[in-house]
Amino acid sequence: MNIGQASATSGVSAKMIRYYEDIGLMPKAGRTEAGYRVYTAADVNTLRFIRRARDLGMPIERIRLLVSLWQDRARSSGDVKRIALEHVSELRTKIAELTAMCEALEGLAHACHGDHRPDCPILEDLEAGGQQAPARVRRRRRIDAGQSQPGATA
Amino acid sequence: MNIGQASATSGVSAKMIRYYEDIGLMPKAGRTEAGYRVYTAADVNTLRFIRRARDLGMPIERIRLLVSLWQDRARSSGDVKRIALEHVSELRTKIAELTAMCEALEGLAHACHGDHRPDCPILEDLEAGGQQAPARVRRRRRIDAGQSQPGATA
DNA sequence: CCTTGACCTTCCCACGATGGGAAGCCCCAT
DNA sequence: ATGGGGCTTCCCATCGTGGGAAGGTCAAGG
Repeated sequence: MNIGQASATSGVSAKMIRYYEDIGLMPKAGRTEAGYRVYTAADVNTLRFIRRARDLGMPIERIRLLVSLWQDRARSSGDVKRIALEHVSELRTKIAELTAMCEALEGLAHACHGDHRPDCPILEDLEAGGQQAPARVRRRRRIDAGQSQPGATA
Repeated sequence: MNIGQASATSGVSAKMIRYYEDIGLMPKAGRTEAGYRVYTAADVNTLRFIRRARDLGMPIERIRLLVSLWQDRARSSGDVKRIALEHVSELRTKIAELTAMCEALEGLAHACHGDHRPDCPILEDLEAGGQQAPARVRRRRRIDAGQSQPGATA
C-alpha cells in the first residue's frame, strides 16, 4: 500500500504520516526500490489509533506512551488508565480556564448596551485591568483618567 | 521609561513588547540616542490593555481591532460588543470540543479496571476508532482480532 | 578613568501540529 | 512515448512565546 492509500484508509494526511515517521511515532516504513513508502494493514491500524488519540486532544508525547503500551502485551491497564486520567485532568483544567474567560467576557458584554455610543464597559474593563468588581460595572470611576487617555500614545 | 520598566509595570515581557511593536500592534516606541526604546505611561496602559485581552484568550488580530476601537473616540460600543460576542462564541465552541473529548475519555477510563492486567477498554476504543457505543463498554468483542494485533507493525 | 554587572539591542532558533508549495522522480494508461 | 497523477525531499508559514548569543550602553564603585 502506498502512502496515499494509507492516508485515505486511516484518515491521516500523507504529510502527517511522514511527520510521524520522522519523529519516531510511527516505525520507519518499508520502501519500494524507487523509494516509495510501503504500508501494511497493521500500519494503518496504528495510524488510526494515533488519529483517534489526536481526536481526543492528546499531544504526540502522550500518544507515544499509549502506542508503546498498546503494543506491549505485558502492559498493565492501570498504566493506560493513569495516562488517560492525566489527560482528562489537563482537559478539565483547560476547560476551566476557557470557561472563566468566557464568563468574564459574557458579563462584560452583558453590561455593554451595544449601540452607537462610544461608552463601553468592555473597553473600560480592559483598560482598568479587570480590577473592578464584575457586578454593577455601572460606576466607572475614571481610574487614572489623566494618563489612560487612549490615543495619547506618542 | 525603558523596556524593562514597561515590562515590569505592564506585566508583558520585554520580548513580547518588541514583538507587538514588530507586528504593529503597538506603535513604534521612541528611542534614546543609544537606541534604547522609551515608553510613556500611556504606552504602559496600552500594554496592559493588550495583556488583559490576551488573558481573555483573544488572538492578536482581534486585539488589534479592539485597540483601534479603544483609541477611536467616535467608536460605537456595538462594534466592541460584536467583537466580544464573537470571541465568546469561539470560546464556547472550543469548550464544547474539549468537553466532548473529556467526556469520551472519562467514559473510557471509567470502564477500565485499571489494574495489572493488560485488558483495557481505552486501548480497545482507540484501536477500534471509537465505533462502539460509549455506554456499556463492558462487552469488548475482539474487533478484527486477526489484523489489529499490536506489535505486528513491521 | 576603568571595570563590573545589569540592562539594552538585533538576530536566530525552538516549540506543536499542521498545511502549502516547489523541484524532481516514478508509475501506469493511453 | 507522453501525460497526468502520485511519490520523494526540502523549505516556509502558522501563533505566541521563550531562550540564547553577540555586542553595545549605562550607572555605580573602585
